[in-house]
Amino acid sequence: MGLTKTEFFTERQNKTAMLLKALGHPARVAIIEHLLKVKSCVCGDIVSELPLAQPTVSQHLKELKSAGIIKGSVEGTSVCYCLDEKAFESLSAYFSHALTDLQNKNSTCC
Amino acid sequence: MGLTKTEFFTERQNKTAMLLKALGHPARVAIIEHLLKVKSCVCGDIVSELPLAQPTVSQHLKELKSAGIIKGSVEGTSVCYCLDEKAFESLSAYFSHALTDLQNKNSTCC
DNA sequence: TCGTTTGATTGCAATATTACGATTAACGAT
DNA sequence: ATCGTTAATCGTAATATTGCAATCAAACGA
Repeated sequence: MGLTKTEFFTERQNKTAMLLKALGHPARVAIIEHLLKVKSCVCGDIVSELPLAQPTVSQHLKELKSAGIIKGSVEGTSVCYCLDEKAFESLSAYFSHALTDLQNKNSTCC
Repeated sequence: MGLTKTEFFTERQNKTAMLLKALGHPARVAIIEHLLKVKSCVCGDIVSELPLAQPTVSQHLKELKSAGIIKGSVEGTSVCYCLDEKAFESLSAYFSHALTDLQNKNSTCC
């Protein structure tokens, strides 16, 4: 079918999956790592950093933006993209909690 | 094309993307949240917890396993699945570092 | 105004994912 | 051996994603 049954899962589960899915592509990982590295938020020369054509990069940026991982602001003729701290707070907390939960239950199996 | 150009990215970026992509689906988020919640590692009744058919769940479990997020061990006629701590350590560290990097650079844009 | 630059959008082909019915494989019990 | 249970696999249909050439739109400078 190819159609994810989102209606059967909780709002939170769908939201979490959306964030993670948006980051689940090497090009998009490369984009956020680049945005983390540079001081100023480099705007559109992300394209020249990546081994992909401009429309492809634009599409990846759109997905990251619609997932709430990056923000973009227009600056004259170019666009400034930078990371949205809230998304990283949320993901950091999610995995941090998961890890401590996991460590606290010292399961004997597997 | 539908063909991800993994050869142009670093090993680490590809690996990170693989982990995140594996978690980028509400059913798989639900699976790991269930495995986090239960004390014993519940084995195969994950199927009855999810609103999906058995082959579908089996396929999701396979993806989680091949990404290194869960481990499975056969117990007679049933299979015991549980979370792989290493994956969560890695992801927790990844986002924790990203967040502190992000907070330390107090960018003024966006 | 006109050209240039920047970045989004469109349209399309190739491939991947999602979901499930049907089947199969492996095991334990009778 | 046969049966029931559990879970993987096969096959297939529907849909989504990836990537890019071509094009478009907006903003700037000459």
